[in-house]
Amino acid sequence: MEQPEQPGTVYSIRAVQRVCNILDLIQENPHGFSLTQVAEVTQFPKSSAYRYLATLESRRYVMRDPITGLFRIGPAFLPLQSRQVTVLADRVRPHLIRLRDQFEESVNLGILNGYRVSYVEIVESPHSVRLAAREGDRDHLHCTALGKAIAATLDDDRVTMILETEGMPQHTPATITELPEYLQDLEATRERGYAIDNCENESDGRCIAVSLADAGMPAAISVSAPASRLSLDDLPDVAKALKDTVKKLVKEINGERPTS
Amino acid sequence: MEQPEQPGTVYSIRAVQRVCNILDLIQENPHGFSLTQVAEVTQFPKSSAYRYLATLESRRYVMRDPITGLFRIGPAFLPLQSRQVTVLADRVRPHLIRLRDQFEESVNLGILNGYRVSYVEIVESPHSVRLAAREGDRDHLHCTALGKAIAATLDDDRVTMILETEGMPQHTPATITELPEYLQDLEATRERGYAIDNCENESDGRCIAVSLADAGMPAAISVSAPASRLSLDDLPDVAKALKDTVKKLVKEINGERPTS
DNA sequence: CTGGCCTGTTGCACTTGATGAAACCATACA
DNA sequence: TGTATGGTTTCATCAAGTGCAACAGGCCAG
Repeated sequence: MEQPEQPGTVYSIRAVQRVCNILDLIQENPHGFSLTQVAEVTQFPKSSAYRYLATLESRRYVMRDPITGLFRIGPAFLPLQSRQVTVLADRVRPHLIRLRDQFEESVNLGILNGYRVSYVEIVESPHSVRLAAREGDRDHLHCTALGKAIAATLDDDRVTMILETEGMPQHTPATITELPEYLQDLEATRERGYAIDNCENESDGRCIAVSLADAGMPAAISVSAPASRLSLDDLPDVAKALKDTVKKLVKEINGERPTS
Repeated sequence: MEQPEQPGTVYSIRAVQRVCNILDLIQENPHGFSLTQVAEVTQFPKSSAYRYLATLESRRYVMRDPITGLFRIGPAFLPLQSRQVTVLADRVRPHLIRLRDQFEESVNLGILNGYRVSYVEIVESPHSVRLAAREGDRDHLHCTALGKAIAATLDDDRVTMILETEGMPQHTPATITELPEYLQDLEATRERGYAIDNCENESDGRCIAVSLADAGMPAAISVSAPASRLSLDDLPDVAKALKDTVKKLVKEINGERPTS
């Protein structure tokens, strides 16, 4: 497990690799983990794992639950989280506004937030009748275009785990509620390069989304509208505009580097 | 710099401390930093700093801008950020609903998001006429109760930097637009234990907020209403309910431990 | 155009901090 | 009461980390 992921990098400090392994574990276990788990997953001896956690705890990158004894993410990481979303939102906003002006429909930026999609930016359609997300909502992955676009960038095992945890409640008659059907939909999403919510989250609401995963973010942008104003025939054009936008964004965010 | 912050912790691995120093630097420098800066701030020799960064880069906890050569936060941290907000929001929501039912006004959870406040949860008043935040908005710190509540937990130097960067635009005739006056308001906020937006963000909109900083979060919860339904005389009662709620939340989030 | 300065990268000899097995401690449960 | 499991500490050993100095490359001023 302790090998560099990027070839060409000459240096690798074992202790730093070990800290990274623990950071990975922290992220994969939001509800906490035990010393034994750390030792098992990372293959460290318990004593070593114990010392690493103790040092991270002293710097508040890890917290220890006094009742259960479990370790979990500490407050020292907080500045990181709020800032990344900001940087993303700031960069994306002008593009969303431009797309909204182009299609005159609501345009959104969503980010994977635990097991759901959280709306980070919403630029609403100028129409009185519009399909707009609600503030603070964190929608399911299975019935939203943003959710599907993001899920399509995750491996099927993780998607399966998320949906088994969150469930796949029926929102409309069109909602996909069976896992195999949903995984097929994800495969189709990957092939098309965009996700479709065809009245699955809300009756008469249609939405199309493209992932921002190439920018290193579990995020996506979408256009949504009442189905009466966004027909299935319109989707390829909207998809093209979204893909072009994503391409620009990825370039801005990553610089000129091609993604790996 | 390399000393444990929490007494009683026997173990301290030097390399782990050094990684933490770099993590701190990453968070304090969202626009990137140079190798020389790392060496200066952390007091590492350049060669050591270089090797630490190279190892972190190989695990994608750090990214290297190919044009400027600057280092910045890498995508490996992304899962952390989205999840912390989720955990917070999940814990807070039932409390917000209870407060909304109690006061029949809109109740919000906001979190510091770069230099502004982002709305994480909004539970709207049942009234037809209501003061409710807009989805996706990230409001200024200077004219919102949430912003003041969070700013009051930061030191004045950081607040000054934020406001000089973001500006203090006039939203209503009541908006505070001078820094010294705002810092005085923050002092009063600290003394009261709650922040007040007295028609400063929106005319006829009043809002009161209490910080969640004791839960290790740069966040706050608030109640907002049209001024006609939330008089200044009502504020102490609402404040008490918010403070009690925060006390419960802090206990849930931190466990039985007293905050340091 | 050249020299100086600064930042980033590498080599190498040395040493210091890290290591992990095993023992110990505490708690829970049958 | 004994056993099992998870967490914590001891201690002898050594492997990884270290940092100075040199090198490489780029930029800028004279």
